[in-house]
Amino acid sequence: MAAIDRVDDAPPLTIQEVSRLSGLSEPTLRYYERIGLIDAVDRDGSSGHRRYSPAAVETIEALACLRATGVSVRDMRAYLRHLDISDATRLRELFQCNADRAAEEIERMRVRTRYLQLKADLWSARERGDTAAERRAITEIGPITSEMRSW
Amino acid sequence: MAAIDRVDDAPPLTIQEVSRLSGLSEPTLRYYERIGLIDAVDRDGSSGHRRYSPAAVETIEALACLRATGVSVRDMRAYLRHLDISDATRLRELFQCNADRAAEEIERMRVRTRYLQLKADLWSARERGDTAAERRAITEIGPITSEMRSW
DNA sequence: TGCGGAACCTCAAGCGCTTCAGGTCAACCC
DNA sequence: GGGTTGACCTGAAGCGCTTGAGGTTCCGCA
Repeated sequence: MAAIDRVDDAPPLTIQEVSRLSGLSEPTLRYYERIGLIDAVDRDGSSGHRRYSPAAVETIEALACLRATGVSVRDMRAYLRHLDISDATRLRELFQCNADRAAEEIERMRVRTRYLQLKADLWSARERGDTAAERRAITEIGPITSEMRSW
Repeated sequence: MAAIDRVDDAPPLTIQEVSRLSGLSEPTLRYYERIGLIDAVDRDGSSGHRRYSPAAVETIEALACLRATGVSVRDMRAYLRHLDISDATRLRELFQCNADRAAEEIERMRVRTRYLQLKADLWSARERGDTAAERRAITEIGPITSEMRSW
């Protein structure tokens, strides 16, 4: 297949290139290698610098997507393990469970953002000496803090 | 004032009570004290256990709101400092800047959640052997991963 | 061919917590 | 009065990175 040939023929990439491609920082890439989340990366013979094979890059990009969505390192390990044995049920559960978690987090973030905006408004009102706006902000903040408290 | 009297008369609270009230874990409360974010808490004479004064609780609840919104410890320190000198401009800037950051984060979270949901759908389709649904999920994931990559 | 700057390396420490181990203290039960 | 339970204590280690120090290697250009 043409697509596979292209991957096989592609040259190995430097850590900087993989970092830009995946969105993971260079220290993070070294860290993932150190903790064994990804296999030891090939090195350039003379310099000892890392050279990432196309296959390694592919794995890293998948992990980067997971990390960006707040998946834990433990779950990333589980992902790689179940990928190997192609365990569809486990993988579905893993993604569904993380999708649900992320959805809840968005709800919480929305309330938090509203809180911060009202606090900004409050101090803006105080700055301008606008006591009416100040009072309005204060009455709106109350129910939000109690909502945040119940998490 | 009645409200102030009520606060002054209120009994000191245990670490468990403050934890439940603020949403901060007990280790976090001890940690904040250790790093000097909050002042050393009063202790019970005989047991040496922490007893939080109403004033301390009030500060902690404010910090808990900030933390829940993703404000850094550094900014929490700035908040307390500027509160002391009542620096409205600095406080407005601090909250506005964090509100903007939080709003951006929500946008990113939305894309991430979509990604995870599609991955769950993908493996669900594979589980059922539904190759049509599988292909649909794959084509939808492509643009999302490239969107995530640009962060 | 030598030079300056960018890219890379490792190792160690820091951050903001959480978790764990090992022990004290107060209150209730039989 | 001994035993259990639960809340609390301290100190140390772990997690998932980031930051920084100090040193090597690569690369384009004069």
